[in-house]
Amino acid sequence: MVKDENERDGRYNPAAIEPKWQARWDADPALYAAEGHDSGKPKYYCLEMLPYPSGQLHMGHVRNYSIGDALARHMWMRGYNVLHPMGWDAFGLPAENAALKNNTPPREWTLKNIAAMKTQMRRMGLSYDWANEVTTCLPDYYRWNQWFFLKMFEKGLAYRKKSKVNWCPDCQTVLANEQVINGRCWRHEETIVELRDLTQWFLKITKYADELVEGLDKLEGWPEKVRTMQRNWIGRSEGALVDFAVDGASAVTAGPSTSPSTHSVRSGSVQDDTCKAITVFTTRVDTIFGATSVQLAPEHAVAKAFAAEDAELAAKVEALLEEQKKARESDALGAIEKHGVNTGRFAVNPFNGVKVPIWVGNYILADYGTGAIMSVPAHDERDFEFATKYGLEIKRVIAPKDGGEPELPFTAEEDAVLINSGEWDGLGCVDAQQKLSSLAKEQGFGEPTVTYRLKDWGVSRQRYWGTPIPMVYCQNGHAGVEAGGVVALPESALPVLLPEQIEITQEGGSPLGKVADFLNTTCPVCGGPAKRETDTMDTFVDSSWYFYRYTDAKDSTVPFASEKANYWFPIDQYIGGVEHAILHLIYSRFWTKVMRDLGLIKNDEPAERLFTQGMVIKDGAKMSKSKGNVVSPDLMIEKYGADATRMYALFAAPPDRDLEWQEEGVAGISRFLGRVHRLATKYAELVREGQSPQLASRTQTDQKLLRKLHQTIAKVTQDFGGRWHFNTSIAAIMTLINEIVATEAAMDAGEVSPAAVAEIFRNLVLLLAPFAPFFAAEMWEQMGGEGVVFRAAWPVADEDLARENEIEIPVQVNGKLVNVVKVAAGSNDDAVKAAASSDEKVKARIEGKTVVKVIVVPNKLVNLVVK
RNA sequence: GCCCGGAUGGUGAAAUCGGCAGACACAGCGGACUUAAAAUCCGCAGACCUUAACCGGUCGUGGGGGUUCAAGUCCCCCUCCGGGCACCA
Repeated sequence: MVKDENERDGRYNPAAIEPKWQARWDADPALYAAEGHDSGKPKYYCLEMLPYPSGQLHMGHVRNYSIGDALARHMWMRGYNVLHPMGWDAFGLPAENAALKNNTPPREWTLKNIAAMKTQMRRMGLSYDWANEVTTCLPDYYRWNQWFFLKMFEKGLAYRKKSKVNWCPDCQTVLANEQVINGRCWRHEETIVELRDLTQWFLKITKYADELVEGLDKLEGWPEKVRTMQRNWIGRSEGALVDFAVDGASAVTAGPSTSPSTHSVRSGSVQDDTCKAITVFTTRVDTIFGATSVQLAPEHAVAKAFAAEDAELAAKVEALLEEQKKARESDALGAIEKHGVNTGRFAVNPFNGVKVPIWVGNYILADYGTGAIMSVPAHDERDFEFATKYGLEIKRVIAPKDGGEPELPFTAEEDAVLINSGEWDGLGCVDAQQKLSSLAKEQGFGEPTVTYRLKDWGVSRQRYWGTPIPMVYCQNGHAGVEAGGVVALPESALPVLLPEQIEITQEGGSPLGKVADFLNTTCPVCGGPAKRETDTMDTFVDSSWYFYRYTDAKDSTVPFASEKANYWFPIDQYIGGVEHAILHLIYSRFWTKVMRDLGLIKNDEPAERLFTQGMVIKDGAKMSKSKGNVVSPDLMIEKYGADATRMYALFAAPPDRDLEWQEEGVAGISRFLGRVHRLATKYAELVREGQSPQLASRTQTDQKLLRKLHQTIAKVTQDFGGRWHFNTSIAAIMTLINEIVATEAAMDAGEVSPAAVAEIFRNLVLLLAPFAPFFAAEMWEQMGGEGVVFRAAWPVADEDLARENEIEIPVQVNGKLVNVVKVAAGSNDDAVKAAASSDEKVKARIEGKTVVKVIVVPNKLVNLVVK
């Protein structure tokens, strides 16, 4: 066998080391296998977000997995029973696009990509427990999506309704609100999302809106940023509903209503007759005496009813609606020029009986609150602007507690009181909000309420490559189900398999509708002809609960055994990109609560701690094909090895910050590993020798090196425990190596005992193990370490050995550094003071001046204040 | 407009609790080794002033103010960059 040049001269050669260990690890599936709940060890669930199998890992993945892998390995070494799984978020549109392009079936394309990426992950040396691998596009997984769907349908959490939905013309499918970013598709930055009226399946995430908001306060292990984003997204606002009676209501006949949200959401109220009253939602009911108009959304049922009787008004309302629609589609809703039209009708303020005009405004949204507001120009900026434009009355009803007439609009509610509000004058605004809404409830014309920005999750997708929705439409109907009505399949009919032979097209409508064998079925209740639902589920359904499946991935009788999930959950540490702050991370919290209420699990939240890593950028921009700044992980690994690539990803920046990829930096890490390799190899024999009984006495050099070692252990251990600033951990290890290099001559001269050499190198390798696993395994073996390095106990810093016996104290005069003096560690203040003031440089500096004060910060600094 | 981050040498960054600003690297420069180069090893390295050189000095963490014996760090105001939300009643 011909050895390559590097190997021959004993140099660090990752190309030889890494495949050797990879082969050994691949042959030993037990190496990273999670143990059972009876392991006797504390559990630790370490999870990285599962990738979409595009076929190629990118640097973002490398960074994500390097962080997670270091943590998992560290926790193993700390004696935990670690679950560290991986899987594939394998449904989704790219597979269909690839099918169109290359004429490859989506399943084949996806599985091929998974195989390729798995190879890359193994090449990286990632410590995954492949026995629990999850692939979401396979029936043994997606059947449980269907199972959950049926459970939710049973509980009324899955329902069908016609509504305005987001439609991406490029994807040819509906999108959830969360998948629309700045009015554009999350997959197509250039594509403006259209609004369409479609009947779709929804999951009732709004039922958990309150709990989803409240839970955020308890998620202390989550980044504040993510919590804030979710809070904003859910958009909880407390306020009141108030009914304004429509003046002369009997004259108007109610028109057909199309949008359920324009009804009053209160029970026992006005649903019976649309046009008797208008229910407004307000967060400032305290200002209601200042209401000078009621404003309706163009789609509001009352607006429609008025329009039905008045062709001129109808045209104007239609124009307003058009403007709103346009603005919404071009994402200019926030900048829409406010227009309104007076309907000529009046509504009665129930608090004071005052009649106010009813307007229709293009800025009023039908799908927020009740689609109707009371306009209080004096105390709301938007209302003020509108009233000024159209010459509506402006009535001041709030004033500062301390008096005065501030410029309008005056919107404060703290330290402000009611005026011109009848018997309520003088009451604080915040109190008034409570009292007025309670009164409204007593009197039956309103109530306190809470409104959310969050909408139910639309999960229907008109695409092929996703989980079939397990519903059929009974063609003839039967008792309780009209012809064409929805019938849920029984559990025994699961899984509803995706047909394999299929022609994928981009022409609207689900491709499944064209597969007769799939489409035509029988009704599970009456046995008559039935058509299957041809939409598939949003892929975010798949990722909402995949991490539970990891605890019991092979079970074919349940989604997972509760006992197993209850042992492993909550996830101790979840690691991924911040781009999922709203989408995946809110859906999976919702799913967890549903599963809890189904009695499957006990935890309220999926993950105890969440870490969002920064992006990997190159030349100042996010890596992307179009910018041509993509760095291939494969190429880096080929050139420098997996260890150096991974270590660089951790060294170049703290993990939560963006990381600028510089190849020279990877080369630097490689050089560093080369130095360690040279030393460890050189002293391997001494290490093996030194592992026998320790010498009683230590040389001075021993002490110096051991001090540095234990300081390093303390530093690295601390970083794992708290901040995860692995860049500083690795820097500390480099400093230790520099110290060893500087002591090399002394070591060669026999001034360092074998016991000390053994302790230093043994621990050095342990410290490197989470960051450079191939390298650590190789060195461990070379030095005669026992067993697997990743199961060796994590080193413990010895405080006594780490302590300095002499420390350098900077001496300042009036806060300016003058010199540094050496004192024995633990010297008392007086001794330090004496040392400082007897220093020549310090003396020169204070010559002829009076020392007013001496500040001694123990072990830190001395500052002489002079005049 | 509102809410989160962030700004430190040529570059990535460090300074974790108010106590030596720039650890550790990258790039650069000088040297050793070499016929030469690569690799490796040793050394220099914030800016400016002063000096033949040493020595010495001043300034310096986006800008301005403040608190303090002492501020990258705390407080107030402002600028710029990144992200999120946005007529949400």
